[in-house]
Amino acid sequence: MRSIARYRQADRRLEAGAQLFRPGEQCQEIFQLVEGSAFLYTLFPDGRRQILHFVLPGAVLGFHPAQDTMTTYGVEALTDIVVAAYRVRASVLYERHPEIGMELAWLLSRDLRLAFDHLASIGRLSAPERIAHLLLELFVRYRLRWPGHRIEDLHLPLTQEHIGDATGLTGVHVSRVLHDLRKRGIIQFRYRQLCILDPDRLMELAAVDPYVLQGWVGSGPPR
Amino acid sequence: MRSIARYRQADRRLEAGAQLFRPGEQCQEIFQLVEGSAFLYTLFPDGRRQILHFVLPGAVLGFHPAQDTMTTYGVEALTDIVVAAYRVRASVLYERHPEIGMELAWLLSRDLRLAFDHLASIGRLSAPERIAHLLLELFVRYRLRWPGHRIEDLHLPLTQEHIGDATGLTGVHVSRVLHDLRKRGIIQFRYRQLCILDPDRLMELAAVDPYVLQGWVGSGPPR
DNA sequence: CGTATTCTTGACCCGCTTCAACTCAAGTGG
DNA sequence: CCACTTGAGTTGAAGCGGGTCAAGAATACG
Repeated sequence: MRSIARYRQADRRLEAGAQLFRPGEQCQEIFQLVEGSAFLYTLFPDGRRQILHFVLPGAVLGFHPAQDTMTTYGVEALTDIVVAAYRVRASVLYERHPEIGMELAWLLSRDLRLAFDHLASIGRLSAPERIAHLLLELFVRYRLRWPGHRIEDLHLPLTQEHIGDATGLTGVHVSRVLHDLRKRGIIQFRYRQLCILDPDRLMELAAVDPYVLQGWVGSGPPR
Repeated sequence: MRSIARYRQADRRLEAGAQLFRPGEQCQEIFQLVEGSAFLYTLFPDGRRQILHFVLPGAVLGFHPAQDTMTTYGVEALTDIVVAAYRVRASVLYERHPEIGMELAWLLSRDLRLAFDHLASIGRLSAPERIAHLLLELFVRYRLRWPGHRIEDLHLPLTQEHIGDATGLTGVHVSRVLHDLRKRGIIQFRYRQLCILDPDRLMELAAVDPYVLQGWVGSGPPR
């Protein structure tokens, strides 16, 4: 994103829980997450929420070519975050900065793969399987970005409500399932601390092939 | 895609029901759908299937930068189709044909938006709502591509099994819900013929805002 | 400490699945 | 022209996974 540095404005800092933009909002900028993590979500008229995607540093947010400025989802900070903001319309990027097109395509392609995976999980797996799937995905992606001390322990800044909204379940049921998964010795998730007790059984439960896992890790675009 | 014409091979023709490629297969080419329609799907070890996305002419298939050749989903022809095939690896495109990057980003961005929409539908809507949502999406996209004679009638080459696999339901339940939707005077779907009886109530049921619908139609990349 | 979130647990209920039998249409071949 | 097949759709009965509602416990926070 070096060639478009001229459009870059002051970095923006947001506290955990704050909105970068809301669903349906006009949004004249393109963002890139620099620090912390966040999630994309949609709201339904009756207030129900679906979390679409968790984003880590490097992700591009707000690139909406077709209708240029209109967003159909919102972005909320999961931790305190820092985002770079570029005041430029997608159509201008298209016409005058084709050199970043491939980088965008690379990022979008990875997000699309994750979205398809998420979709299949929600559509066809049971509650325990979905939760296993999500936690495994997040474990792998977070661990890659922030290598920690102990191999199997990880701080995930999620409430059970988040897990429910991401998997299409209720927070109540997530609680029950997590309890059960701990009893079965597969994973433990307490107070935002995730511990993988039995990696093999977790992968089996989540119906995740090793090579799919490769895609989550996904080499970034060549520099 | 003009600048990469040198990689183009003979067009491929597939009959309805044939596989362009299967999940987990090596895939050395990048495709573009020329004629007909198809769908992306994943399979689980126990045989359950989730349809991820329906693709119409113009869609790029098999662009997998991260692991270059490995696919995590399959593509099956819904009707007889024609696809253009380019024998080139994603990494070569990245390095030597950056000029098509923006076009790819444009296409991927639209697919991602559709995937997010689909995700939210499966995660948070009831069976009737999901089916309404899917059929409305397909109606809008197909109609744009193949403007028909009567406004409210459309040939959709789907079985109820397809609808079930796309919405995360069983074929049996799709049958019941369709019966009910017809009785309520909202839509009719018999023998692959979709008829929208009450557009307003359909959009309300599917929880689709008009501007989201804009995104489905989505202007292609500027030429 | 006291208060606000988040999490836990129980009882009850309903939407969707499962299984299975049956209908219906469209081929196919004798 | 008619038996046989094959795939899609329909319908019913029974079961269960996960939702809902509500009360209470645990933890974080000021």
